[in-house]
Amino acid sequence: MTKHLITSALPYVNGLPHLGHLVGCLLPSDVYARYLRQKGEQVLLVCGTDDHGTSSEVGAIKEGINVRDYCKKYHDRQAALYEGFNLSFDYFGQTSSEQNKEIVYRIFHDLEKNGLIEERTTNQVYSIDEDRYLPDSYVIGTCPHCGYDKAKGDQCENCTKLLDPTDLINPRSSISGSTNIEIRPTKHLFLQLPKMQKELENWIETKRGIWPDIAYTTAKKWLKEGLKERGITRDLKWGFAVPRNGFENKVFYVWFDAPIGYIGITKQWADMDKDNRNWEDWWLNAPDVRHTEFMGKDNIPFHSITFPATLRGSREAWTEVSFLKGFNYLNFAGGKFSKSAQRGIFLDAALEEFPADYWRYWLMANAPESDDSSFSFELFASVINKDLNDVLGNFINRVLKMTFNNFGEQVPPMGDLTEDETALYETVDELVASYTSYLDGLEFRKAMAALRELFVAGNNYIAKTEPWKAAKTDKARAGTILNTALNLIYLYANLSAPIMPQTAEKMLDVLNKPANFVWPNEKAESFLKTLKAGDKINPSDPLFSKITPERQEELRAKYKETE
RNA sequence: CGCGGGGUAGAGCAGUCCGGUAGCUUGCCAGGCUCAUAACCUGGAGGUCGUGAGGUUCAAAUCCCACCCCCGCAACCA
Repeated sequence: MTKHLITSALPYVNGLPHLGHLVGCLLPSDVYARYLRQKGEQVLLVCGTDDHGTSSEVGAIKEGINVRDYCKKYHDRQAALYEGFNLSFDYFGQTSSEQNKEIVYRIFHDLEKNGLIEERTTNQVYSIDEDRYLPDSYVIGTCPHCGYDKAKGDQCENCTKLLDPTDLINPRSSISGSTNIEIRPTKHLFLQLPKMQKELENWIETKRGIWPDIAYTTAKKWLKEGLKERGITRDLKWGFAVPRNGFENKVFYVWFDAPIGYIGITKQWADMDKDNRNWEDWWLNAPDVRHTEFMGKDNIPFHSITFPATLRGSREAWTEVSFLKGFNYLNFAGGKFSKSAQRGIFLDAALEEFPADYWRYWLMANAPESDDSSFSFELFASVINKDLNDVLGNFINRVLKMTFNNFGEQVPPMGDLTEDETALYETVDELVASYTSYLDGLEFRKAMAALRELFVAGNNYIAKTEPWKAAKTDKARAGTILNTALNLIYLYANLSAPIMPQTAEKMLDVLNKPANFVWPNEKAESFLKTLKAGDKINPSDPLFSKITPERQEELRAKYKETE
């Protein structure tokens, strides 16, 4: 049986994750994992923080704590947020773990052995007072083109021209402000991607028409331009030391050890229960594993070119990505989310405003699959109010109220079926089939449209059969209708579970069922008879509440939504 | 001429690969229903599919060409 390995791009440890991160990789990976688990598939979902790099090192200095503690602190903070969103990671690890180090070294040595690592000398800005090399973007100065005085050494934010740190007028360190800097030659290791160009081209070609356009075209673009050798070491202290003579003060570049982190994190997970778990079952000589990766478009080149090249270059049978689900960006009110500009909604704030499931539903229904999309409170409110509140929430409420008023707190008996039920079964079968196949194909927007149609089908059925009238004239008929409608709620709970796990549990709770979700593999005709006459049902408050225009105004002001 | 993605009713999107009288959701208008959270159900109006009285074709949103506009990327922000 196929085993499903699912990974979400690893968020940078000291970043403040926002809705864009959630929709671009974290949430869809969870939805997909929940869906497959519910179908009875074997699933391993891993994620974690990407710990290494200059910004962690600098962040720790600013807070006056050591880098390892700093990373742990922010790792734990992020883990708590993701738990708040009910992301069901089997393990949320760290790329700075001992386990990852072991695997990074193993792969590095294989690459060395296979002649894919070469030394090069490059020139790098060195800050004498700080006793450290500075990445290009940490050198700031006046732009020679536009005169902007805070231009970064790689690109001027003001005029967007690409720069070299030596172009800058009055260059200085953005960390300390020191102008006591110079250019020093430094030796680094480079991964020889050009040697693997042909092999990667052949491999990527097999993904044509299978991966989403954004993933395939991005990979093709890099190949078309011709792969260049790529530095995999840096002049930093925080990171895995480079095991080679003459590289004592250098570490591996984060982009080398971060994707390998998927493997390292799997080993962290396995080490928690060594008797029953084995990381190699998922990663090495494991042809039965299907690996699905989720990420934003900025990550695609690294997951479609660099990382596969790293694994292939080792000449060991590592598990490669089978399906790369790339997402475009979710913007905020026409602009980009920006921590520094305090614009946009970050995950801690999001959870304070609304339950996780509101966000989960909206984000999946509006996932930026084909183009960048943008978030506004108006759009958010219209979807929540309509789909969740009016269509689904109200359906549940009206069915429950009618049942309680006419039959008490139990499922009424099912009598003879009419063509109304037959028609409903047919519609449900069709929609469940398309919902399932969209989820299989990771086409989330389309899946969500099918789910919504299922909710509408329930209201349609009620409108057509008018149980409130039957209750007065033909009580048995009313019982049959409400029995069917209650079973529809049971169906909705199961189908919604990957998207809205908490709400789905509440729905099962109302039906007095344990939180044990199933996928409807059988036809509607039999699945919609799961709840039997006499089964207890529980009163419940409405599951959702509306977001009023006043509330929308407040939120717009609070989060500085401009458009 | 750097590269890629996008431009389809007020808004958000599908359709474009494999040409065949333009579709979905929301919003708006009208009607139905009155079990329910002023909700639900039905119908209607609204688009020269970025531009070119461009090319191919019996037929173009879809294929070809030119141009305009928006967004992203450009290998050390990971």
